[in-house]
Amino acid sequence: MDVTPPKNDLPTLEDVAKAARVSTATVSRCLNSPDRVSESTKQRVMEAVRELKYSPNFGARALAAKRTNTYGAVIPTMDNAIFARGLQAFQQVLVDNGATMLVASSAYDPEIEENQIKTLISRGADALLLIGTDRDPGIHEFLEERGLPVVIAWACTTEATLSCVGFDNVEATRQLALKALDLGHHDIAFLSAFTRTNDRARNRVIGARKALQERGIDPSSMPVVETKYSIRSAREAFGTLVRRSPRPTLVMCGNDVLAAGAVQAARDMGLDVPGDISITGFDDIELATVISPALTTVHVPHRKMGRLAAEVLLDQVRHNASPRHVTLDTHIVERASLGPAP
Amino acid sequence: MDVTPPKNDLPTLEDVAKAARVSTATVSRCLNSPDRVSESTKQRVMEAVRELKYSPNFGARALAAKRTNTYGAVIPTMDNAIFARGLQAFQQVLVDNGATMLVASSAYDPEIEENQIKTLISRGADALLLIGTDRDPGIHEFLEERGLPVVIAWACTTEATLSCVGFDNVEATRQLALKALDLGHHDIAFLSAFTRTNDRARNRVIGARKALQERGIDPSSMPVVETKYSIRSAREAFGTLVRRSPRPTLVMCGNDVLAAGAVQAARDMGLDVPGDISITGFDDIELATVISPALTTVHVPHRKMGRLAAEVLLDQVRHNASPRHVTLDTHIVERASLGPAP
DNA sequence: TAATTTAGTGTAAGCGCTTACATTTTTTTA
DNA sequence: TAAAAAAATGTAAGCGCTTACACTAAATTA
Repeated sequence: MDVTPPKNDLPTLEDVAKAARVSTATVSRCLNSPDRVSESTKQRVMEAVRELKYSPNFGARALAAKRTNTYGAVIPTMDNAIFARGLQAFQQVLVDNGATMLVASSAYDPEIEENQIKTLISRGADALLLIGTDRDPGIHEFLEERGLPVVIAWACTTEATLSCVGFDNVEATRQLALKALDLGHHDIAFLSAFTRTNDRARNRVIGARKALQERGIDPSSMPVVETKYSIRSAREAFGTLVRRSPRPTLVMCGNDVLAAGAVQAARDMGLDVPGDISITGFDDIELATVISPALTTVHVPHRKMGRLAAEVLLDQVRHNASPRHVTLDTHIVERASLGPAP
Repeated sequence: MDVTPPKNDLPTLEDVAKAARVSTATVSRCLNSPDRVSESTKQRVMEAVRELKYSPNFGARALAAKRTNTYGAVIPTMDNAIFARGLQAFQQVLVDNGATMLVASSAYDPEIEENQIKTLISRGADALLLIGTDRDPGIHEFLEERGLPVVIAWACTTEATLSCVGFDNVEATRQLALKALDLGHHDIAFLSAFTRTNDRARNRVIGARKALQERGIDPSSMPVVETKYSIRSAREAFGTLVRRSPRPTLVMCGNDVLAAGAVQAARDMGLDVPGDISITGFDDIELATVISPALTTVHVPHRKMGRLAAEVLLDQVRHNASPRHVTLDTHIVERASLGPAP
């Protein structure tokens, strides 16, 4: 086993140099700073490059030049519309600027995340995109020591050495809860994603509690159920929440996928949404408009976040800019799933 | 501009060697074939590795060892649940086998795709995952010359030098159309993704035409509208399709996202689905179950495809296995959006 | 005990590129 | 036309790693 594949050797800089009858330095210059080479030799070299289908060896280049033009991103999973969407935008900006993106996913596991971060670094990433703030502080120190620009996305941080492009998860949920309280909901339950290693999820629960507190309701009285990121799991979890007494008049969900599951479960139980029970989401992904009733949710500018994250990083790497802390606005999108308390 | 960031130098193999008072070769062996080193030195070395937070330089390693344990994937876009899902599975298998995935997206543009392929190769990808068969044949030749294992996913190919893990887009759509014809639909319209550089989309239209032909209907009479992959665009496109006379009794959609847009548009126009008009999808993503009426669609095992693609590639790289052609089964999922013709 | 193996390490030659510096050629200026 | 400046090119020293080969020390065998 572990037989090396019969990979033909790729042509090297030297091959091109020979073919074009110049030195390797000249070929290298043709590729990296074409304006420092005369028009005639440039043509000859480019011809040879085409002829041989030459493509520079990345490892060698990185080794010699000590920069890679590569930006790493470690996300929990691609199988989640919000990250997929954000990353696509992130990559777009990078490609437009002649850079390359490297992605790795951590499956929400801090240990895997740490490994992936190291992998990306050893691959020469010039900068890193990380999701949220929940990780061993040692990692941030480590990254700072290395002088590696890092942007935290989907959350905000006050750490001065880190950039962030995010939004206030606590505040956004608080506002939504406040709106619900104004509609007369007192028995609110929360259907959350797992919070243990997920600051976004945790902060959303906190935001809801905060709103309750402000209105004189004991925040610890709010039932919270945590479940997996899937419609199916949300359906089950919704059941346990609804069976409580008094039955909640509103189930706030940590994201739209959970909310979609909740809506389906409610329908299956013969409950009218929002007549009998209200449901809210978070994120405003496509799902939110497709399900009926359409979800009242918090709109998060995922694409914009990805785009900005790339720009911030490019700025730090290319222009030595300082870390930036960008807090994007979110807003409540009122659709049909939140109504007055029955 | 273009100032180099103040990146501190990472520790090198040599630093570790010095700290552990051994040669660089020994350190290298500790990392790559630990059983060839005595227990005591191994401990000393590992201690030094930890101490210095050493992580090997990937470029240098690739350069010296001529393999990277890296698998590249070029997909149209991550912002499409089917690819996101498949890729996540693909990566999972790779990580479980100690390999790394590199992703790049092409935005459905053949030229960008070609560039991305080259980028991945120059980064030392040991193998490549590509979507579909639509590309300059020269690229396949080029990859073959290099002896680079390649797997085509989401479609099948008969090219002997390429592996594929896909399904029969023509046949799947044909079956679905046949079922609709049996339900009495004669005026069928097709809402498709852009077909110009997308064999999957094209083959789905072909499958529908084939079914019509078999039942004695002129396949060229079927109206086809192509549109962007988004609910919004599908809504508009649906309008132009429905305004035709005779009004189609069924609009087959090239994928579930388009179908979701179609269903919404129909509802907005006061048309009952499937009472007044039937709609079908393709892919069976979550959306299909969430929208009402739930979509009758073709189930495609996206995750399984990603998983298998990784396994096929690993086999070729690690065990020198021959290319494999895997055709996965799809099946029609009957839900509510397809009914008898009115 | 001497002669072989075997296990554990070290030495040093690249891998394919970039780039500081040296050299040659061309252009400009006096 | 000669000298100086500018432009184009070449030379060669690494970048951080792996690995063939050489070597030493310990374990085995006769």
